[in-house]
Amino acid sequence: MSSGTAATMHPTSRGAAVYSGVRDAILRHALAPGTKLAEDELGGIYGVSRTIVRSALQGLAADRLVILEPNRGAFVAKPSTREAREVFEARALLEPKVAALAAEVAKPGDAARLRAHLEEEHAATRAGKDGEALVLSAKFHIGIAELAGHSIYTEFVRDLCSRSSLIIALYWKRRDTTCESHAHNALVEAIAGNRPQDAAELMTSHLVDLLSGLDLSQRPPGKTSLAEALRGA
Amino acid sequence: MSSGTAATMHPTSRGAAVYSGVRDAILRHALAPGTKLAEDELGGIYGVSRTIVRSALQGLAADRLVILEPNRGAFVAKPSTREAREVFEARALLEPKVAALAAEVAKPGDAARLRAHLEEEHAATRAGKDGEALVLSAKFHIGIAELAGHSIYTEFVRDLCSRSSLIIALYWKRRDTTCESHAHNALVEAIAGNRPQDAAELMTSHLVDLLSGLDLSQRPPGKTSLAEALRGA
DNA sequence: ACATCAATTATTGTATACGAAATATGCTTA
DNA sequence: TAAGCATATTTCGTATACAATAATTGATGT
Repeated sequence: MSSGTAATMHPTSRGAAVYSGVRDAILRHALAPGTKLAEDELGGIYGVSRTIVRSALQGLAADRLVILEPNRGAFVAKPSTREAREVFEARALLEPKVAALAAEVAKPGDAARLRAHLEEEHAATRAGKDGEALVLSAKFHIGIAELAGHSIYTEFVRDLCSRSSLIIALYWKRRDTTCESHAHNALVEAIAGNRPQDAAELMTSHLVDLLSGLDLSQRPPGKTSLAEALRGA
Repeated sequence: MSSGTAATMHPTSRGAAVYSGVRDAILRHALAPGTKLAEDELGGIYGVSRTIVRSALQGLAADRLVILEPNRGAFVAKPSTREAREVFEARALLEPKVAALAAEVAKPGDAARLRAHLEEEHAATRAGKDGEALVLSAKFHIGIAELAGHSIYTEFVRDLCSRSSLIIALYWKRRDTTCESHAHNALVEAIAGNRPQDAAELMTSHLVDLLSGLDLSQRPPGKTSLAEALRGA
């Protein structure tokens, strides 16, 4: 169920497995930004050849989740503070529009699906599984775009949400993810009630809230290698 | 100078060559939508192995310029009329914003660069080289995004312009590309004059003009194979 | 003891070879 | 003659092997 942008991948069942496996691991913050993704290692884990791994890594690079350094290998991407700002600026432009579109076309069945999704999200949050809740939160935003029925916007939102996951991994400062759930609740209501204007405004303020939870002071994401890793994981 | 989104590719000099080679050919309409891109054939042309070709094709698939059909091969993408509409809707949302940003930050040197680019474009148009002019037109839009200094918007605009090239190849009905040049002229003036509002409005109307030049009546891009190819190009 | 340099090791870049799937071709049969 | 089927060929999917580049380690000299 965690199929990414399958169209970007070379179509192979096993390749898709490693692609979405690594992708989900990054999105749930099981793989930290900067982590090296060695081809042989991944091949051993998934029981496939390096050929497949390279294909998957290239797909992940297209999603900007990993960067490919020539003759050095693949690493989980580390978005800069500048890129972080740009991502949220783009989201602020796109997602209110998308939410309004979704509110225009939403039918009762759609609303039910969104509510069900939201319940999953709440459950994960209550269970304390933070990474899982984050993944579901992203899926919520993507689900709204799918509901809007606009494939291009959906691609863009998916892309931006993936990057946002990395950004949150790097720059999140707050501890409370509760406000998030409330904002999502209100959004669902506006969409289910076919109130585009409200949906757009709620999405805007939700994104502002998210951005305000980040610490984007000019700490460059420089070499985090050992010093930080050793004094507590 | 025709470097695409290099970050999505596996980093290899020869791989980049076939990537941008095929990319440029598609963008200048030398390769029609639906054309089969056989791996061995491309490998022979560029003197590289199928491994490299596959990597390049995957990169092009990530750009949505080609589609990869399992066990069938790679083909130049054929955007549907629905996708065409969505692409231009997304451009209508993004590019006016981008143009305004560019107008805010434009310095004299930037304006000069844009004007020089425009002159190239005019020259290509006058020389009757249609494909070349189209490529330059896309580069103009991308150049504005780069001027705006927003890497995410730039990526999106690049993506949308690439797809637009395919869309124009499939659905263009008009013959006059002159209005295009005039619109670009006016845009440069607004950007050079640091008038964001005007730049945004000019971009909007330019995109409306472009869209109106398309014939998006429900002709599905179905099998164009032989019947159409034989009674004229 | 520190810095510089050389050899080793490990990992990526590329090509080739083999197996599998799909398409095309030619034959058989009604 | 036309439709259906079996065979042959082409092309893709994957693994493996070799070559090239970069990182690491140990040695050497100041």
